[in-house]
Amino acid sequence: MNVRADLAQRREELHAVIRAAAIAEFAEHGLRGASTQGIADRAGISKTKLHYYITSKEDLYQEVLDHIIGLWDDLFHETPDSDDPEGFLRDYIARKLLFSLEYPDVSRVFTSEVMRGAPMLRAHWDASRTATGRAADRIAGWVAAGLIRPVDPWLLQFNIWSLTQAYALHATEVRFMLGLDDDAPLDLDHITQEVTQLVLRGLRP
Amino acid sequence: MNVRADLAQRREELHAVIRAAAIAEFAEHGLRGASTQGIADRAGISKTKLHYYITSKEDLYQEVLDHIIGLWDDLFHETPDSDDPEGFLRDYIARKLLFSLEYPDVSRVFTSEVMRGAPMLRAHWDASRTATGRAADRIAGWVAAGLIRPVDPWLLQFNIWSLTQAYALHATEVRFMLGLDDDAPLDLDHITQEVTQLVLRGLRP
Amino acid sequence: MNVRADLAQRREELHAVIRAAAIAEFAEHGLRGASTQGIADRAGISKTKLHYYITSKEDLYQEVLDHIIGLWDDLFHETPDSDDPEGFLRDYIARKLLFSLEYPDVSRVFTSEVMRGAPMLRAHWDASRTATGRAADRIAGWVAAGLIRPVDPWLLQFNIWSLTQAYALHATEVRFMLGLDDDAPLDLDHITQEVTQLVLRGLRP
Amino acid sequence: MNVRADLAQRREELHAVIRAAAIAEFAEHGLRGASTQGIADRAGISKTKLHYYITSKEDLYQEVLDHIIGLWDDLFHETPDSDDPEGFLRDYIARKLLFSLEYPDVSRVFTSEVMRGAPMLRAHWDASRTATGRAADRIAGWVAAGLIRPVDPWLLQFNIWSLTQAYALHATEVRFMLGLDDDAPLDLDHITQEVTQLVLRGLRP
DNA sequence: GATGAATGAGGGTTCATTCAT
DNA sequence: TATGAATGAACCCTCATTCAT
Repeated sequence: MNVRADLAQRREELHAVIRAAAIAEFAEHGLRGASTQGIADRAGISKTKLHYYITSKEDLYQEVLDHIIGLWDDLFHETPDSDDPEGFLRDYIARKLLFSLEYPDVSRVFTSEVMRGAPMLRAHWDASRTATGRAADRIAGWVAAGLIRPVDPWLLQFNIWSLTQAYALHATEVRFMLGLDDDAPLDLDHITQEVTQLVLRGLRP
Repeated sequence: MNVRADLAQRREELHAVIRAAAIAEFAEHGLRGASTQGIADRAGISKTKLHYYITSKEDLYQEVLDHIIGLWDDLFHETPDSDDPEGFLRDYIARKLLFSLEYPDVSRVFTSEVMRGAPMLRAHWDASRTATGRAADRIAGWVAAGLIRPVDPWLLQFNIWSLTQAYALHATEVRFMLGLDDDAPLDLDHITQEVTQLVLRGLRP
Repeated sequence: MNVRADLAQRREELHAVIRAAAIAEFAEHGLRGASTQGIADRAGISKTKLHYYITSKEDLYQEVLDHIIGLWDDLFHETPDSDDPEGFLRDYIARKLLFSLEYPDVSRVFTSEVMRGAPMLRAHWDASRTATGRAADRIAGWVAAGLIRPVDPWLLQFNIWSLTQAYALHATEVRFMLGLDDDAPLDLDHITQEVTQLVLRGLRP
Repeated sequence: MNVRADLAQRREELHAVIRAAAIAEFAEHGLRGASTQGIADRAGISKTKLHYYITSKEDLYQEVLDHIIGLWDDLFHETPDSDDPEGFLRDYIARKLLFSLEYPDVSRVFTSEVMRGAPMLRAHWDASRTATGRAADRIAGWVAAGLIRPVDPWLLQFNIWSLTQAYALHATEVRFMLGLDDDAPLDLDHITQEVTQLVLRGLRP
């Protein structure tokens, strides 16, 4: 009875493994530099088997991109509309950093795509712009209410993105500078504290 | 007499053209994704001719990396030792942003290399760490002198790097969100103002 | 009791479907260009299922070839020995053309095999040559009896074959030249009339 | 001075060799069944070298098709407008057969393309139809003048095409039936004689 | 009997690089 | 110095076929 279910689940699991492998490979080498052999190796399967489960490298890449967008949407869809900037920003920054340090390759794939002009991201960006616009309105509301000093609501968001993603993109550099091993974990709490303080104090009226 | 000089100069010029082409190609596709054909096309020469002037793709990439490090060294080597945090930071941020918006591909190549684990950057990083450590000491001095609030001097530097480079890495995204054309210039002064304010106010004692 | 019979019949039916699909695929692309996926699609079954019923692509091809030979044998085995050239030829040409227009793919597969040197047809050709020789004798008899003008009995047969099969092989071209749709039927009667006249008059003593 | 000319000539020669190899391979296996390895082998060069000279297998195929059309155009462009059916047809049939026996693979490639629906021939066929229409008019003129018996001018042309090309398409079969070796030459004069007689007598008023 | 999964060989093509002139 | 020709390795992907259930 659940033979079918088992099969479906297995397929799903393998697909997840492949996706993870693809994210790692794309994060390191970008779309063009990534090889299906490399993805297969990371997934622990043969190249032929990989191609049995995917349509093409580009399709897999697009799927990864969609998956990333989905992850980020999930992560911030439930954000409560708040008139408490401090609480909201603390939460937002903490989440972003947590995710960045947990899944740095996700940010890397995204940035890699943006750096080449984001040809496969445009479809998603219309929705992103709308969401970012709504957030900008909220920030403008805070400014109007005197809760934070006057800032450009769009640039503030870009700045927070950059502060939180940088520890994913440049993790290797950060580790090196701090004298850590290449696989040592970064101190999430400390980073969160420092970034949060910079932003919150930087916005004081 | 100056035939030799002319030749040398011409060679130098072509080399600069090739380097610029390489930076653009590497910025878009990374080391592995970049093609010598793509570099040749951007340089306006044949692939054969390109290979006459370079040793290999990897060598050219290493040279580009060295060049980038040199550029950044030049940019900040003359920074005066200062006990005026605000003045220093204003200048530092402005320079970083100016360079980022002027030569975004440089930051992209650098980040791309870091994202793949920076295997060809380690040689330079010992010196970078030393310089960053000296800067950290200066920042610590500011803290000790009560000129700025207590911060982690290393993370502060990472944060400033991220804020200033983000507009290079994610220029495409920023333009899209702001409704600008893909080749429209970003508003350097406005960005500088916003980033500077965030940092300076964020550091107030 | 007739469960077995049903199964056998079902198997036979499916086999006929597969054969028809194979003929269509081989007619379009030849042995090497044909894909088992294409055959499976035409048969409306999965590739795996197809391979469950056949031994290999080559074997299926050989079987198709045997089937074709069998069809033609059936078609002309009962031809009565006749001393009436006109009657005989009218009947022969009409049958050939009828079959060609009805099952053009059969002629195409055959010609395709001949064009590649007929490696899998040689086994049959000994018998064919014998039959063709007997027919040549009959034709020679007509010549000797003054019923038709002197002709090479072998070439006459080749010529008739070519005239009748051409409307199968080149149906697409004929349709295009006549301004017909790609799937419009050709005018069998008219073609039969024209070909028959050309041959009969061409043989008048 | 003629270094360039030599290079160009060499290139031209190699291209001719490649085209001949391609015609042979396509004649035997069709577009889909042909392999670039097979073409390279026939041309006596490596597969890599082949791909240095061609754009793609499909492009090479299209070029071969264009070449074939060009050959046939050349062959019959200078045909004089004549009110002497016999002279004209003798010449036409003789030329067609000469070409067919000399370059049978050309006819095979053409027929192979037609058999798969002629997707890459349609562009040429508009011109072909026009030419065939003009020839049909001429034939109709002969009929009107009482020089030949009433026939369908289009079908007459198809029939002549089939009679002349058949010895190219089915050369293997013909040789086998006649007891000739696979590489023995066919008796051009005899075939020409037989075909010509069949047609001329078949058209007598 | 039937089906999804798997695979080794080979498909066409591109690549960075070297050769030859 | 400069260029067309050449090449071996690698690329992404498809193929006919077999396995496992």
